[in-house]
Amino acid sequence: MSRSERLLDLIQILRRHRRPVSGRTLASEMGVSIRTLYRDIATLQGQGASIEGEAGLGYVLKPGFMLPPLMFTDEEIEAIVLGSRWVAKQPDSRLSAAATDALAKIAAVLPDDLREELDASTLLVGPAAGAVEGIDLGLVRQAIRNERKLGFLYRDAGGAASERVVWPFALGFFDKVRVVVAWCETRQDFRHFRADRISGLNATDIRYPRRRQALLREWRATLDVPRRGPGD
Amino acid sequence: MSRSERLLDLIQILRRHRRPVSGRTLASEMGVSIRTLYRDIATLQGQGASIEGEAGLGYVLKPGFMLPPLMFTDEEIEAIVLGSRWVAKQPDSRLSAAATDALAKIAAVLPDDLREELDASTLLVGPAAGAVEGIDLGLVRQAIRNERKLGFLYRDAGGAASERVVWPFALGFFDKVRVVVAWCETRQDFRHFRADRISGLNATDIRYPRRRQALLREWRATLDVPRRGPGD
DNA sequence: CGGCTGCTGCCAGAATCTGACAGTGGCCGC
DNA sequence: GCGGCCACTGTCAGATTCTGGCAGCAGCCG
Repeated sequence: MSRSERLLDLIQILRRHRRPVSGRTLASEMGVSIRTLYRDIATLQGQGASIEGEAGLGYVLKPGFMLPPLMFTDEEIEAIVLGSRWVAKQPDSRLSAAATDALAKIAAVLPDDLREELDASTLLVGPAAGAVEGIDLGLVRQAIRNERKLGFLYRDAGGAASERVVWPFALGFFDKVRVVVAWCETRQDFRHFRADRISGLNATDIRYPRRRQALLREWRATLDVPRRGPGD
Repeated sequence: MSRSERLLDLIQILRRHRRPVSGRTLASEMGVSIRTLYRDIATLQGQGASIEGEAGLGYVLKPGFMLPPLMFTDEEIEAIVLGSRWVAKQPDSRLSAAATDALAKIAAVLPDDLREELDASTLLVGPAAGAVEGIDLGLVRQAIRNERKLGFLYRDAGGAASERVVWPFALGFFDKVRVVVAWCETRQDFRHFRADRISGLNATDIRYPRRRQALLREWRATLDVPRRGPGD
């Protein structure tokens, strides 16, 4: 196994362990000596991976994705840049900041001439369409990622308000509105909630008893239209 | 210089030469032997770079971007995936295919558990908003990239039609419409053209006499609102 | 204090990379 | 066909890099 492959493996092993792992454990799992492991960690850190080591504890990888070297065509990079710019315009401030950061990260590693081409890229997106949400969509995304229950007050189309406790598992981005897709404990069914009609958001620490992927699958099955793939 | 750095350098050198370059030239430019160069090329090809060699001619790199290993946070990758999904829904079929391909490329190099996470990613985009354009936006993007003149018939808001020859330099994606931003030869000024009002598109081979970046800068300067950065 | 751990310098042996040479086959102009 | 140019492969000794073991320092905790 080449060194570069081993480095990617190391990232994966670190990903699997959420708690701190000692260098010795990692080394034996990869079949190398501790000394080499320290060198590998240093190399990864030099490449931008956020691995933290603390004496007496072990190593932790901050949550994230490590992409190996990758080749994109002109059109593919245009698509990614355009998409990220669109996301950057969305009302979800955390996500839009992340989109900006991601583009900056890509630009940072590019040679000058390519960076210019990226900056001068000629696909533009219009200003964000809709009104600003009253709630923090970042909290919703966090609840989805961590499979936590969400409580809030919902005002439906007729104006009637109701208290809800839901298991959120997806977030839809439409032209004007953001929609939280969830299993509603109150109604015992899948429900969609327009973000602009949600108030008094309460992000709990209570894990809901299902896997988010499973909920997503079931929800899709309830839709009339046949669905081709993820994200449709 | 480490081997991996040298490989990135090789990509850059290949990028600079648009015409085929012989292996010997490349080798001397990098200060290595021809044998090593062949080995490097083989390694790059193994990593997915589309380098083509032909006996009697030399090597050419198909236009594209090579990204070095890169680390993204969870939110950054969510932003990129969401953005690409949005692009994939746009009416521009070439670009939307490119977005799909880019996601597939990323998914292909990810370990299984991460690929699942990506597939089950819970940020969804609604169906494409507007009507289908009658023209091939791919041709417009190509004309922009290559700085070529574009001819077409334009029907303005009042219904009046006119023949135009323009220097296109940007393409705007708005809620419902795509807008071509260009210097209009006919009117001798910057003009915006809604894609759905363009017909009889004629992509010429005639290069226009200005740089697209410069046009973009001048156009931005003519706008009232102060602009913060690229893509705004 | 002792035990555990991260982290660095050093050095000999293992593994890999490199350069040179030889050879094959394709393409092109003469 | 012939010769020149070039991409590409196999082989092998020497240069280079990587690796593992050892020693040592520093921080944290019971």
